Amino acid sequence: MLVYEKNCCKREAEVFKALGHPIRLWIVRQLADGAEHCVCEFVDAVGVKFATISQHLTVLRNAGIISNDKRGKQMYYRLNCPCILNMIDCIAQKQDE
Amino acid sequence: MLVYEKNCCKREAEVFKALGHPIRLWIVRQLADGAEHCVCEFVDAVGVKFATISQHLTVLRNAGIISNDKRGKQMYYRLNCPCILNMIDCIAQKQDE
DNA sequence: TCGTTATTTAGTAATATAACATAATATTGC
DNA sequence: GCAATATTATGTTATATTACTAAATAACGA
Repeated sequence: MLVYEKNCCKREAEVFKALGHPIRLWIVRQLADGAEHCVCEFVDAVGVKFATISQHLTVLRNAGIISNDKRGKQMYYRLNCPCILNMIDCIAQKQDE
Repeated sequence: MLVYEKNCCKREAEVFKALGHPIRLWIVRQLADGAEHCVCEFVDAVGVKFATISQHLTVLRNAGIISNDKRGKQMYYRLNCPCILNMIDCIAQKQDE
């Protein structure tokens, strides 16, 4: 018999939700293998407003997926745990089938 | 230099998005190891309306995560690829740290 | 066939998200 | 300190999501 506990998967769902947007998923991929990138690089590549990218980065940060680090005038972002890329690749592989 | 291709991560993001809701994530977990469950079991456990669960199941089905199979009056659901559970466990583990 | 049970579909209202413009903040170089 | 640059915060509007009610469909048993 199945039992659903209130708030049972809330925090985990938050992580998946954060990855559930094309731009955010792409950003995470760019941070593969410990690569760091600043906000302006994402803005240039994606072609949306600065504020929009910043908003997406905040979602990823709140979900605990990325961290940031200010150096000079620029804010650099990096993946917290590169293992998340295995997961994304696993999904991507299934899509190609 | 980063390059964002239009529609690049759209389909994959759809999968993450589908997992990005506590009830849906819980449902997927109940289907671990090839277990099958019918809609009414989910309804009883979660305590929301039938239509709401049905709607969530449709989201998971559209994302390609689960499949269904009608036997008698009941509709049974199962995981398409149990590998998705490794992924969920990976995220869950990080949350516990 | 008729009613009952299991489920999906359609329509609706409240809430959340996405993308934007603009204002505010922080760091650097002058 | 002041201007320029990089970024975040705030407020707004359009769109999407969630959970609901009620109606429709499908399978079964009397």
